Amino acid sequence: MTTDKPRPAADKPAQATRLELGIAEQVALYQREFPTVDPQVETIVQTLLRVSRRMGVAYDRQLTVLGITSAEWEVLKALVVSGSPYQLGPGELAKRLGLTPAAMTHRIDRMVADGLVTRERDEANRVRVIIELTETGRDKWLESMRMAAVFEEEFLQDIAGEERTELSATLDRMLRRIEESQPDALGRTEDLA
Amino acid sequence: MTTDKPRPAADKPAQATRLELGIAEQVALYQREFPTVDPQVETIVQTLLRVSRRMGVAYDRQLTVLGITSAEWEVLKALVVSGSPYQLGPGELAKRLGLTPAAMTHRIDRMVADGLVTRERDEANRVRVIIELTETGRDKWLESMRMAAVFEEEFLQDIAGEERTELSATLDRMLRRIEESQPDALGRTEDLA
DNA sequence: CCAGAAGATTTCAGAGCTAAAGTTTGACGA
DNA sequence: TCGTCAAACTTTAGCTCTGAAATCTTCTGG
Repeated sequence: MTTDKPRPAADKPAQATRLELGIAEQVALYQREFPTVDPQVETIVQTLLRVSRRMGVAYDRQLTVLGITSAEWEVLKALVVSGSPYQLGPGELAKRLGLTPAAMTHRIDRMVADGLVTRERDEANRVRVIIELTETGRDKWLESMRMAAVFEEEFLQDIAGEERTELSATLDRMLRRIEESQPDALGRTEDLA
Repeated sequence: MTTDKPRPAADKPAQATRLELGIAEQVALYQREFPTVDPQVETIVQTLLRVSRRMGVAYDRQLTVLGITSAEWEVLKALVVSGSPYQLGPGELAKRLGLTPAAMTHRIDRMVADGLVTRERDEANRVRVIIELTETGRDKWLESMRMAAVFEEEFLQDIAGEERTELSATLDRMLRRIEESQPDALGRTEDLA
């Protein structure tokens, strides 16, 4: 059901691990070189960024286990979220993921080769193409969610019930403010979840 | 003091803006397709990830204004943080940024061309090379910090004094937990701050 | 029936990166 | 004084991912 040539799917390029300081040290260095910085703000921002980076790394690992890349996962997610019958056209997918149609075509090529989706002409309107999730593709997405649920809970294990509500509310307020000040800033880093 | 050929520094490839749902809708769709998901956890994670993505986009914009890329910014930061006299070797830089030496060489090539750093042989030990921050490079980093301070404060404007302390503490606890469960996961997304 | 629009793909080029080979320089023992 | 080896950086080759623009196919409306 998968590929003939087992394209190495998602093997990481074995790169050097980055040297990383603790948040406090980092902020202290910033203060030394840029004295007017607000240490508290800087600490919050740094911590938040670092948490999200670590989560990203964790997701990537899980995906590596599943043998897909985060680019492929994004497509699976878009199809699943579109709901049954899990079909979308390349153009629509490109729009949702923020890619050009050309990039989408290539991504789909790979995914078809991996058996994650199928590509067919729409017989009703032969200009259109239908990308449909395969059983394999859907299973991989579901499995990725199961794995994610496990470590997301793990990450939050020190944050108690009440505190979770507060954290959620605070982050939400922050996001609203950001969206307000940067209206069109819909970046395209892989959001991975 | 800058480049001869004004290499377009950091011009964005004008790509389609990604379609994005609100957090609540997103989580609702996840629940529909994966009923065992914990909505609160998912909401927290999604929000946090989205906040960090938007911040990344905001940083990138600032850098575009300054005419540098985030890759170049990372190098500037490493040099500034290393302290006066703002010198490091390519190998050391590569280690700190988590790149291979080859990638570092190329990055430095670009930055020398842009007048952000200088590259010289170490006359004391001619095997070594010294990368040194220029005035321009240091100024760009300082300016980026000034701009960042402005919008970081803006993002946090709805979070009051007391709440900031709590947020900081909560995030810190979360980060510690993550670092504990993923000891070696020092990913290398641009951390940008 | 033809012109033009819409949708997808192909072609071409560019940015970054890695791995591996190559170059220069310094260190050290015979 | 060599000769060899190691260290540090650079060069080369190749890969993946992407965007822009050209191309191809098919539908639609006059």
